[in-house]
Amino acid sequence: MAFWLMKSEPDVWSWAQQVKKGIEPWTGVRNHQAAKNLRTMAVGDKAFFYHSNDGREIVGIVSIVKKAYTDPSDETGKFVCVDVKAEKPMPKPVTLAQVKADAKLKDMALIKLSRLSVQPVSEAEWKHICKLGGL
DNA sequence: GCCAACGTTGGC
DNA sequence: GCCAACGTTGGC
Repeated sequence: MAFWLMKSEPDVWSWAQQVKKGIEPWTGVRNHQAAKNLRTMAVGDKAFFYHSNDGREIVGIVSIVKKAYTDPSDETGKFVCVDVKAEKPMPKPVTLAQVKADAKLKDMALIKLSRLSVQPVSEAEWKHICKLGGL
């Protein structure tokens, strides 16, 4: 099982909406590196749900319930989406400031590749963030 | 609101 | 195929 981090602007798609909906296609990715990560995902993989821009914190965990398929919102048919399911919220959301301040997390793509919206997370980083988040 | 980083577009 | 111009993302 692999771990990921997926960004969403809460104005567009928030954690609260994800929880209410349960399962939702993760559409709108138009970046090749992010799309490559989507294609690498397997059913059962887990991902942090991160609020970019407004919030800048990891607010919950989702799981991948359907592997990559053609994004219905993409007219060119080149990009893909996956279906994600809300698993559980972070008891204590982990902020970007916390991630930046933590020596164990300083190499995360979240910091180094700040514009990448779908990114891999190592198992060590995953466990550490879960601990910080109160899980 | 500004700006750095990065991706895309289009002229050559 | 190069690169300047421009658009977008996302932190501050």
